[in-house]
Amino acid sequence: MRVTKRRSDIIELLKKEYWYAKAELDFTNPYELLVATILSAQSTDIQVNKVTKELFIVGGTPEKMSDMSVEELENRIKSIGLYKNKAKNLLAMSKILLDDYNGKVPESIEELLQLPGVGRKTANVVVSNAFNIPAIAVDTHVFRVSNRLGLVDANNVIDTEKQLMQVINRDDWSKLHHCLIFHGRRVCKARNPLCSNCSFTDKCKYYKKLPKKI
DNA sequence: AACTCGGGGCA
DNA sequence: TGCCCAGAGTT
Repeated sequence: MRVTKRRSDIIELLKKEYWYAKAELDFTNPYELLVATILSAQSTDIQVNKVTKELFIVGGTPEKMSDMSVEELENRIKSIGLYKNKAKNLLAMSKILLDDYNGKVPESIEELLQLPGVGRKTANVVVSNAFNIPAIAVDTHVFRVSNRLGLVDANNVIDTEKQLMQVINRDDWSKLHHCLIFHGRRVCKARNPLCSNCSFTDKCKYYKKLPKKI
């Protein structure tokens, strides 16, 4: 796909506006990154960071994780919510890593997707950050913002992924991912977006479609 | 496609 | 108090 000037303008402005953008979860060890990403689902990042770092004191490897009872793990991650599903999945996943992958994290999206609790977003986060495999993690913010702005025109996550990979230079994938998330959280919110505070309205497809306020 | 999991942060 | 949240699994 040819990158239009309008799109490249938006990309440059995103990078400028959110020059400080980076992941809140800064785990580089593949297993820790995998666990942290699973824990972060639908939860507040600051709390997840705290809980995850404490968890890794006792569970930073699949072996150590498997030493914990489901009750202990639940209690350790309780404060981030959705804890029963996450605890169950983390223990099941760690067992699979030990049984089938020699305690290592598999390095392909397809294998990661087979693990319990690992979906498209988590798999892409892990391979792109830990294994340098080209992938863009499309979460709710990335999906919503990139479609609203008109960086892509997609009605599902996979198409959004593919189109973003065409539109954005690979060197910028990680950076832009975080820019889109920051913009989505602070300005381009799912409900009641703060368009009056937004720097992109003159280029935004979504804004152009909004009914004019009197 | 809709529903469920969920405690904590914040207005 | 009510609303919201860097997803994934189940029905």
